[in-house]
Amino acid sequence: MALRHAVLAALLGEELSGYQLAKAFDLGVANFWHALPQQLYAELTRLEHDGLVSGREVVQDTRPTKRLFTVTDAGLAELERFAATHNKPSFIRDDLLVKVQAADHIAADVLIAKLTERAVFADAKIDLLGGLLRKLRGDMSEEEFLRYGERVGPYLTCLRGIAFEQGNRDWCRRSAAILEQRRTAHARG
Amino acid sequence: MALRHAVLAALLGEELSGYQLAKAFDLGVANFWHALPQQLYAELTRLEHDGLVSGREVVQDTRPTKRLFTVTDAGLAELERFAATHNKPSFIRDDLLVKVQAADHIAADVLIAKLTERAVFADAKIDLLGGLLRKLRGDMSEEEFLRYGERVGPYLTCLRGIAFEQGNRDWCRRSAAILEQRRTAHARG
DNA sequence: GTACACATGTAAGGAGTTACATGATTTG
DNA sequence: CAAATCATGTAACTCCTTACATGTGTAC
Repeated sequence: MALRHAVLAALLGEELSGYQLAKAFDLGVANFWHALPQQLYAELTRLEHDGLVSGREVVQDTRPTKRLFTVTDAGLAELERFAATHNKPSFIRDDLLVKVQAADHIAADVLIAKLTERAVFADAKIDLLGGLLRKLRGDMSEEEFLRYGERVGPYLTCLRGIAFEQGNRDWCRRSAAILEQRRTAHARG
Repeated sequence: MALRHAVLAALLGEELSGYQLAKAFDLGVANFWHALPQQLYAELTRLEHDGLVSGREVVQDTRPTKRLFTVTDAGLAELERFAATHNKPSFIRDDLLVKVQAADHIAADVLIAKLTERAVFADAKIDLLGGLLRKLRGDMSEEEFLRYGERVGPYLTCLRGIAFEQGNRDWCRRSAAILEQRRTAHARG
């Protein structure tokens, strides 16, 4: 039951619908957790049932009726309790790494293409998250924001997301270059 | 069914038992995938049934009988096919990040402790993986190994694992320092 | 003689993914 | 007029985790 805490954390300080939450979990919030819309709708229902969030219906004229959720005091207490529990180490689980692990036994060109593709994707995400950072800190400098700003939590997780993607990108580019070099050497030798 | 490909990739170029594989997936191989022993035993049975690996019994006198597995030609073909499939983007899923996301609403000392703990863990893992790298490249330099060495696949995934843990460690230390600074300022002001 | 390493699983339950379902409105 | 956005779900299935089960040999 870790998704519940991710949802609670994402919902802190703002009032969001399942749909908005789903967008956040797809793009931005995916820095600290990833989940599909179906999971979120189900989890929100459960959280409301358990009294950890409370939802209110908002009828709109041009759009379908939506439900906006906020974290309750009980929800905040649950997060506080969760924060003190033991962390599971975070493992990477990545298709692309599996493919690279097999690099000595499969076609290099396919791998190089996948690595390049991922590097491009990483760059796009870095840009996206960079925009999110700027939005979070407003007209403050990063140093100033980290000292005095409100909502440093989302800022810090966003920084981790960016660093992660930079790591991805750099590793992808380097690995692609190495495989390319070896392929060329092999073709010659 | 991504675990199957992870198992196939881990098994390439060596003959391992379920037990040995489980150790690898727990510590070293966890750079590119993570799985528990029970999953691996079950997956190996399925892979053997599907003809992607073949196992042979080895009776030992002082130890229980074990089964050693190798990847078959069909298994290699399956990996080759897999390599060409679309990558899912790799998302972080991390308890600790969820906790930091909530940083503005929960007790700082608990978070700082968790971040410090994780940084120490990351350092230990960096050491471990560093040893693995040295073992893989033998007496070659890194540059030499990456050009001419055999089994660059595992080396590259190990490099990613190290960079990931370095990213974790640096972010944990920095985040802890920031939260500490804010806590102190808050106590004073 | 207690704990750890070797060695392999079963069973139950919780979490995540894929596919399907509906329907109005706005943007290109 | 096709595609994307808003808005919320159900159902089936696969995958992962937690708990349990068993037994010998070796190291401290």
